[in-house]
Amino acid sequence: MSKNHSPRKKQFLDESLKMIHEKGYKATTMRDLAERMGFEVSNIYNFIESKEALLESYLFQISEDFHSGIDHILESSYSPTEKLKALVSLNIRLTSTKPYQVGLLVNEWRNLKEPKLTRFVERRGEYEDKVRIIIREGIDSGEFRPFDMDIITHAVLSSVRWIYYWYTDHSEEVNPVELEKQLTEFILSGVVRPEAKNSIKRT
Amino acid sequence: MSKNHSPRKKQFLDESLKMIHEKGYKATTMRDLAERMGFEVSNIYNFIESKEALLESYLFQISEDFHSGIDHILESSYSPTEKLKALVSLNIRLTSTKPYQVGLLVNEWRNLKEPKLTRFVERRGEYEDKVRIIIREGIDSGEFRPFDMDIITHAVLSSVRWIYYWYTDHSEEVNPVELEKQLTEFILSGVVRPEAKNSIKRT
DNA sequence: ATATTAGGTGAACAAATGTTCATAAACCGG
DNA sequence: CCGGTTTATGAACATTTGTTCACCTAATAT
Repeated sequence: MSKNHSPRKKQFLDESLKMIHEKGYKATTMRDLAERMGFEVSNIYNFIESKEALLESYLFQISEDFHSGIDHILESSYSPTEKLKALVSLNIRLTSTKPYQVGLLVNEWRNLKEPKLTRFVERRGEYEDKVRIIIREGIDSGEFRPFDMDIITHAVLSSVRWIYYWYTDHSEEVNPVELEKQLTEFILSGVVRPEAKNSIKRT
Repeated sequence: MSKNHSPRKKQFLDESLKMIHEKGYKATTMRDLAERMGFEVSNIYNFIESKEALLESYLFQISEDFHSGIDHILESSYSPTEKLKALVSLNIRLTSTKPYQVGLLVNEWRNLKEPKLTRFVERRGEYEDKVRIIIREGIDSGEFRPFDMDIITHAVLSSVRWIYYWYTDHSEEVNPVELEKQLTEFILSGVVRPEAKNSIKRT
């Protein structure tokens, strides 16, 4: 067994991650990866067990990051609104740290094979349930509007799902503080100005 | 050349669409499709030119549907807020009519090959620009909050991108009217109650 | 009745793909 | 200098994949 991170292995893992993000898992062949690294295909198997195992490690790593992040939020004494803010913050922090892993999390999880696929989907379900808990709290306490639980959970999750794109394909520099502020404002208060809302109601 | 839609061809196109949505384009082989239809692989080529052309037709069809939809909205005399509402409505209408196509639009466009890939990405860019116009109008008129254009455009687009999931994987019955109401409320006004917002400010 | 078209078969193909194996430099701590 | 670990090669492999071709059958329109 090779120790976890020889410099060359780390380099390979980083490049592969990027390439899989760019081309997609299925479209990225072992020969593509080898060519990118400048060596022969067979050498890959000195670093990893299989293509499948490669994807698995990326996905479950980042998945657990999100879990431990949201667990801390749930255990906090924050109000629902503050928890939701913390959730946006978590998403931006993790995405800025590991943008390509987050990209895989969004796009490539379906390439997992059984039984890992089932395990992943279950784990993702657990994460969604944790988000649901925050929203449930907010609605019950009257802090949030009385939305349909499933719809609003999906809407909130979806609102932060595109962030990885900002950090990967969008080459310009990103200001995470501003991003967090804007996204939080959108999720908490929507796009319409309160004054404008009133004037519409009056009309 | 076969005429556009013999009954068997239509049946094949429908089943293929579903299967590609379920397994992903790359993971769906011609033999998979044939087996699902209960005939041999070679027969597929009596209906379509190639696997590639199959994906292209699905994607550009639905893409143009979205374009003609948003064009009507832009040409209308609606206020920015009403245009945004109409955009949500458009998304729900198209997604409820063609849920699997919308699924492909979200997940499988990257499997297009050049030069179609470039054309698709350009076209998608044009669509995003049209959304941007609505938001720009709203901000300029003071109806919307003064958000960063790129961030808010992505956030809005992202908020409606998950709907297909509701119609494909989520087997329970969907009430499109309620979905539209809730999603519109979320995008326009966010999750937090205005009263709650005030009480937080006061505290 | 005949010619055309829609629907279908089975074999074959070249190319691409993930993986294995035996082998060999190169590097490095002792 | 030695022995182990790291990094690399190249050939070979069994499968899988998209596609083609010659050929067949049944319906349908003229």
